[in-house]
Parts: sequence; structure tokens; C-alpha cells
Amino acid sequence: MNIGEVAKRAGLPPKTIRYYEDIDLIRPQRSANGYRSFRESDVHKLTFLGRARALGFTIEDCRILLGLYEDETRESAQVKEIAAQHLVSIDEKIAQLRSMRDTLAELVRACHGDDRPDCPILSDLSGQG
Amino acid sequence: MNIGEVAKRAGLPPKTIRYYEDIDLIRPQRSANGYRSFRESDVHKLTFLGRARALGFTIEDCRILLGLYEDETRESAQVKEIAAQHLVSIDEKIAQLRSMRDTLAELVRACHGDDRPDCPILSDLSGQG
DNA sequence: CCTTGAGCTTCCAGTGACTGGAAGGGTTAT
DNA sequence: ATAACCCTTCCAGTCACTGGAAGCTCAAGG
Repeated sequence: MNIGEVAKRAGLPPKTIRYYEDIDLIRPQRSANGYRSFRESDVHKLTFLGRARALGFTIEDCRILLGLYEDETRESAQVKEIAAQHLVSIDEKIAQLRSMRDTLAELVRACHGDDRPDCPILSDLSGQG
Repeated sequence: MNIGEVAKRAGLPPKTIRYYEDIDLIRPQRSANGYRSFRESDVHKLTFLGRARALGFTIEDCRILLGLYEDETRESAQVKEIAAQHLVSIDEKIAQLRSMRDTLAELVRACHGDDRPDCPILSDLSGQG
């Protein structure tokens, strides 16, 4: 299977797949003409990677998860540990964004937004609010 | 004022301040010895930048906001427009993170997390959930 | 006067996870 | 044969810094 078809099936751009090979996440074989030749197992791995990345796991998380995915004897506790840690960091990110959002929403609300020059948003940012 | 003191007062690392000069956000003067020499107005601008960045505005947003901040005749509508757009993109980011969080939380909940190898998290990621 | 240590300078390189584009070779269909 | 499309590699750029090396300046202590 060439990279184009794999890309369609795994839902990832060819560029990304080449990049994943570059950083040793996958190791596709090569055809006589130099083209990458993917097996079904590569498609599975790439699908796995796409989903994990969509859930916000870092590449290094993915590398570990992929190792566990391929390890028949792994303990589910190891996987749960990584996922739970990631869950915490997502929650932190959400909390941080919410706080930013609330501050900004208040500033936007307070700004009359017309042709007058005085603006609570800039006042606040300059520390003169 | 040298960069060290400005850094303390504006709450930004010296490296970041040099970088901001590099990309023309600020233009500090120079002393005879080659050191950067900051005025009060530079400290104000850097404080402004620090706060805007903390609210998640991009550097390019900051460049525009800084321009408006220095323009005595700006219309508050222009500022409100940028802030409101940013608010929308924060809301989108939060929504996306929440969706990721919910999916992941469900997977973590479903994983028994012991020494057995079967794991709903990996099953789901592999598309065999 | 000399040294020590802190603070300043520039420049280069790396981060994460791709993405765009150029230059060139292979394949397929007409 | 030729067009159109696929594949290859390599280089550079993204964003907003951050780390580190090599070297200059300055203030204080002996």
C-alpha cells in the first residue's frame, strides 16, 4: 500500500506519516522503486496515533502508548496511569483558559465599542484599570 | 534603566525582552557601553505585552493592540473587535478540550487499571472499541 | 591594581509537531 | 509520447520563546 492510500485510510496527511517515520514511530518497508510500502499493521498504528493525538496526547506519550499497545503482556494500570495524568493536565488547561476567558469577557463587556477612544480593555492591559 | 531591572518590573525574562526588541515590538535606546537603556514608557509597553500574552493574545494581536494603545485617536470599537474575536477562539478551544476530556475521562473510568493486560483505553484508540 | 562575580552583549541552535515548497523520479491512462 | 498525478528527499518556516557559549562591562573587595 502506498502512502496516499494509507493517508486516506488513517485520516492523516502524507507529510505527517513521513514525519512519523522520521521520528521512528513507524517503520514502513520499501518497494523496489523506493516507495514506502505499508502493511495493515502500519495502518492500525497510524490510526491509533491519529486518535491519540486527537485526544491531545503528546508524541512522546504516543510513543509509550504505542509500545504498550504492542506489548501483549502490559498491565492496564500502566496505560491508565498515563491517561489519568493526561486527564489532569487537560483539566488544568481548561481551568486556565476559563480564567482567561472570564477576564477577557468582562473587558469586552465593559468596552462600549464605538468611535470614542477610551477603552477599558487597553486601560486594563496597561495596568491603569 | 538596564534590562535586568526592567525584567523585574515588567515581570518578563530578559531573554523575552530582547526577543521583543528583535521582532520590533519595542525599540529601547542604547547607552554608550552598548547596554540597552529603557525608559518608563518601555516598562509600560512591556507590562502591557505581558498581560496581553497572559490573556492568550498572539504576538501579532499584541502588535496591533500596542499600536492602538499608542494611538490617541483610536476607536474603542477596533479594540473590542480584536478582543471579541479572541474570546470566540478561546471558547472554541475550551469546547474542544472539554470534548477531549469527556472522552478520555470515560476511557479512564472504564479501565480497571490493574495487572491484567486488557485495556479499554488501548482498545478504543486502536479503533476496536 | 587586580580579581571576582554579576550583569550585559551577540549569535546559534533547539523546542513540538508538523507544514510548505522545490526539484526530481516513477506510474498510469490516453 | 505526453499529461497528470503520485512518489521521493531535502530545506526552510511556523510560534514564542529558551538555553547556552563566548566575550565585554561594571561594581565591590583585598
